[in-house]
Amino acid sequence: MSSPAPLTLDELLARVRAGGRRVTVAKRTVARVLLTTTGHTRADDLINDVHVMAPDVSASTVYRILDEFEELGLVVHAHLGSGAAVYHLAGPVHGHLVCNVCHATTEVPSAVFDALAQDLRHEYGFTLDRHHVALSGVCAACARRRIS
Amino acid sequence: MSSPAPLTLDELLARVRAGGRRVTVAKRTVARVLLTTTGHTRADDLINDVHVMAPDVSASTVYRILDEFEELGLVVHAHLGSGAAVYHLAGPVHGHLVCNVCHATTEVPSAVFDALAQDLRHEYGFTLDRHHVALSGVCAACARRRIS
DNA sequence: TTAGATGCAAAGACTTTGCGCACTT
DNA sequence: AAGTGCGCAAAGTCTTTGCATCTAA
Repeated sequence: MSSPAPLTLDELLARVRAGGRRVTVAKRTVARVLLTTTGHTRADDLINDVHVMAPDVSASTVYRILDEFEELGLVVHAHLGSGAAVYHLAGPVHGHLVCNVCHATTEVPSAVFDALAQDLRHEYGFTLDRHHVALSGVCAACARRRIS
Repeated sequence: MSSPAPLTLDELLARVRAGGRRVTVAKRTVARVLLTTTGHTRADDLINDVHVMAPDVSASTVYRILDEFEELGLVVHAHLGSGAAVYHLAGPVHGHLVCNVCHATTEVPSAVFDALAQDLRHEYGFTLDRHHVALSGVCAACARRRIS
């Protein structure tokens, strides 16, 4: 249940080496971007950010690196409804509320799903992956806007 | 809380007319396929099934018709993790449990999410869309398989 | 030195769109 | 008759892959 401590760049790269992979300019750059990015970011945006720091890194490389980081448990991705997947550093586990109307996404602590997770385990033998909870609906702001 | 009664082909097409749209061979075929299909089906599979009955109906038309049916409230679609969206007739509201390992999807009654929905409303002002609940994790069968 | 990593370009999966003709109403 | 809906083909979005080259260790 303990949240992983926030990683530094060096720790992150150390984990890459520990996984038997090499540390390269591209990986360093992707790592830096992930560390400076708040929230959930589409690969597209990550690629743009990477290009600012290292214009020669190609999109396919970023995808490959994100896959690798995910295998190493450094990064998590989620599919928030239609459209591109979003990525973020593995950190405190949380779920996502995605607004149907404005597409804003809100993070919610994993504890909100405790009761549901127990239910699903008991009733269906289903082990909820709390990293990937993404629920759609209407956010508070849009609900207000809709009434008026 | 009442579940819509299961629609017949004629009722379905009547609703299309009621919505001010025309009834065509393509729509009739898509409707028939949806009615004979159990569970959640990717557009791809629907298109194949439609082709069996009406080889001349094009894929883009099926997509257009699914959109139209969805606007009319006849069909619901959901994004179950990565990959293509799945479609099904609007019926009893339910959520989906998607296995990370074998990709099987299990339907669960909407009531399972009642408590969660209340929490989300109260804590975050978020109105859960129960039609689109898709949770990933590990299903009972795969969990067993993993242990051994 | 040498296997893993990258860039580039092409392909792939899924879905949408433009256009002129056909079919429903 | 009027105009919605359709087939076809092309484009669009997001992501993966093949291959020759380069580079970290």
